[in-house]
Parts: sequence; C-alpha cells; structure tokens
Amino acid sequence: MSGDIVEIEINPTQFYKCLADETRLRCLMLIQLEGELCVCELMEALQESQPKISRHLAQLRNCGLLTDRRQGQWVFYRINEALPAWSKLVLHVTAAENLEHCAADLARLDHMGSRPERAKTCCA
Amino acid sequence: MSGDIVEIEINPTQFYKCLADETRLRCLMLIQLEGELCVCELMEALQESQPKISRHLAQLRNCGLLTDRRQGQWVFYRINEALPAWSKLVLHVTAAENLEHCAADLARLDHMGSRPERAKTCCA
DNA sequence: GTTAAATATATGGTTATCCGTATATTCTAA
DNA sequence: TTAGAATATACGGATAACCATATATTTAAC
Repeated sequence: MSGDIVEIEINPTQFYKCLADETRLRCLMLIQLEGELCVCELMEALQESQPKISRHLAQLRNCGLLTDRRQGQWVFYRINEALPAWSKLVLHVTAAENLEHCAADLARLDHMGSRPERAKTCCA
Repeated sequence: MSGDIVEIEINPTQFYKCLADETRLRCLMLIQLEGELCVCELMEALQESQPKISRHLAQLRNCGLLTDRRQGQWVFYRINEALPAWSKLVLHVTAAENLEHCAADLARLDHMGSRPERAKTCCA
C-alpha cells in the first residue's frame, strides 16, 4: 500500500464549526459510512438542493475535512485521510454511534436508481 | 460507588454547535482536564469577562454538556456524566489530543492565586 | 440587616452564518 | 462545436450567534 500519510494541522474550533450544521453533519456521516459519495447522491439522500449541498461540501473541502476526486462528470468526496487521528476518530464514532440519525438518508441512498459507477481503486 | 447512570439524549448537531465556539471549547477542554472548575477560575484561565464565561457555561448546562454544583459562593461545573458514551469520548479525545491548544490557559490556572477550595467528594 | 463577592440574566447592537436564486464552469456525447 | 448533465460560485437578503454593558440574584461575613 501507500506510505505513511502526513497529518495536516486543524484548529479544533474550526473543525467543530464544520460539524455544527445539520446539512454538513449529515453529509459527513453518510460519507463516513459509505466511503465515498458524489454530489448527486447526497442531494438525493438529503433531499436538498444542488447549490446547498455543493456549497457545504466546498466548505468541508476548504477546511481539510474532505478531499474530492473528479471522475467524468461526477465529483466524489471522501474523508481526508490526512486529518489528525483525533478528528478521524471523532468522525468515525459520531457516525457509528448515531446511525438512527441518518437512517432515512441511508434508506433513500439505497433506493436511489442510477447511482454513478465508481472507478476501481485497485492498482492506483 | 453509585449505580449505572441513565444516558440522556443529545442531538449530534446541537452537541457540535456547543463545541463550535472558541470560548466554549476552551472551557470544555479545561473542565475535561481538571475535572471541575468554577466561573472565576475559567475567567482567569481564559482571560475573559465574567458575563461572557457565565453565558457560555449556561448554554453548555442547558444543552446537557455540563452539570453545576453550588458550593458556598462558588458554582462548580463538570462534564455531565449522563452524556451518551460517544459524546464523552469526543470530549475526552479532543482535550487529550489538543493539549497545546489549551496550554496557556492551563498555565494561567496553575499560577492563579487563591483558587477556591473544593469540598471532598468522598462518601457522597 | 448591610455589605461585598461570586454568579446569572436582560438588552440592544454588530457580525457571522445560512439560504434561494441566478449564473458560470467542466465534462461527455454526439 | 454544440447540447446537456453534473457541479461550482456569486449575490443579496434573512436569521442566528456573539458581545459589551448594565443590572439582578445568591451567599457569606460582619
């Protein structure tokens, strides 16, 4: 696999400001649970408008919580592996221990037709 | 010791809104590290005004993150033991892994003269 | 009871945050 | 090269959050 990842710096207050919004927290929890999601999947799961989802994802990327990867017309977001360990733990625990908080979002995601295909990440 | 504590409910977004302010987060981290602190100690540690500290502590208490205990003229605040396990873990990890973020506050606390005495909590 | 210390709350002003709408960008397919 | 799909950004307007100041409450000491 790849070598060790260098942790980025993140201010705790800025980190928690990112989690302190219902839309952003739902996006983060879904991405944490699913590994990777694109804008249209999050729109469907959260039933929110495209600019709203996109604006919040941009903030999470700019603050270092997410990384994005363009694949064709789609842009996939995932948790930034370079986050400090404590913040990755916070995201993991929050999602794992609050499944009921995103159950409806997950259900809509599962029932969503025509979800974009992801490129295989092997041999990367 | 006492019996099992019944966990309270807490909305993740509301919880993180409580952490998403520099003053509140510094208070929480100090209380997490020290076990219990009163308003005047937090004023000295953070170098902030009395109404500002008091207002933020009231919010943290109203949201269930802190409990208070009056002892004479002082009111001591501590982390609410009835918080769900995931949120207690978040508070613990955040404080333990960001010591440098509150080093100056801790130093002022250590050098503070005439800190109020705490009643023994044994045999409670 | 009066005073002083510690803490809490009320009020109004300022700033930050969030949103909907409109528009721009990027990519694919023809 | 044009059209359409997916995503990003710009721009006001509305709301929420934060603050300083003033005042109220509670307790202890006299």
